[in-house]
Amino acid sequence: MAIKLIGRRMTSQRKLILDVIRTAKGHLDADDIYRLAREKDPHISLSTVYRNLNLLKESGLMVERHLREGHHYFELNVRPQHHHLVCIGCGKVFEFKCESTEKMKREVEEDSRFRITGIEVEMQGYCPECQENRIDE
Amino acid sequence: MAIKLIGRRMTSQRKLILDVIRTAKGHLDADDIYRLAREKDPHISLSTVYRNLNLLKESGLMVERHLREGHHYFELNVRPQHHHLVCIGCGKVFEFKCESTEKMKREVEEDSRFRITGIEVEMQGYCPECQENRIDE
DNA sequence: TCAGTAATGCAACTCATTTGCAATAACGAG
DNA sequence: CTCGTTATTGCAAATGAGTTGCATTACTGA
Repeated sequence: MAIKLIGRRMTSQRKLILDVIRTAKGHLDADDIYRLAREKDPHISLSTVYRNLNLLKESGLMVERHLREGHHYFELNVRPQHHHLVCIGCGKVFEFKCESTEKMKREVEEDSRFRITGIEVEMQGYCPECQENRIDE
Repeated sequence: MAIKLIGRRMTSQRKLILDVIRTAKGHLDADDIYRLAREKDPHISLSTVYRNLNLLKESGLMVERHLREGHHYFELNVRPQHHHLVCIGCGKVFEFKCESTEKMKREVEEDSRFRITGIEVEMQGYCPECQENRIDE
């Protein structure tokens, strides 16, 4: 990951936050990142975490997703594009890839005359485990 | 719209809120609904609006969507399924339909062994108007 | 090495949403 | 129709995620 942001300085806190994000796989919210960062530097403040997340978001290195009610998750903005599958039962977030979204994008672009810059597909459902645990319905 | 919720009472405020939602087309957030409702009943309170929105959400009559940062939109849970196109420039939300999502659902269902109950597709981009207003890039 | 200023920590502040509580009113039983 | 139960309301206070002002610290380019 290139971490040379023009006009920005590389502080120990920023380095730590980037490290946490890079190391941890999956989806983290601001508080997860704060907690993990504090294990290494107990003096880091929550506002520093937020400020850095915003910076990373603006610079395009990370993407913010609102996958669950009241939870903003951050993830590295890595190609290739992938989408999300959220289990209603346990809240776990899975990722999947899908070729047909590009086709869909072009269709919608043509119909709407929008210039489309992003697609997000989110599916909800029950993961295999949670299907078993539900007798009801 | 069937408004017979077991164990619930039909108050004038609830009726008004349902009416506002039914009448206004498009996507409303809690504050929009509050504002519109107050035009008819200036004494209605914001917490009543929130409480009723939660009720409607739980009962499945409405769906809550997080289309923009910090904005929760509500809409009637009407079939047929449709998806959202958000303009990054002006914030307007458009809807579109798409046949290929069903196919996508089946594909993912097979691969993941999830039981999928919902799909949401959201695209971001610039609407025709906002494309013109942007010289940059 | 040093000055300029980006970044930090802290505490105080937003702003959307929720909650406790006392007062009100819907509606089913009688 | 009347009454009592209790769902619902309005208000004000509380919550909680995220932001901001400010004085201090510490990168970094000259």
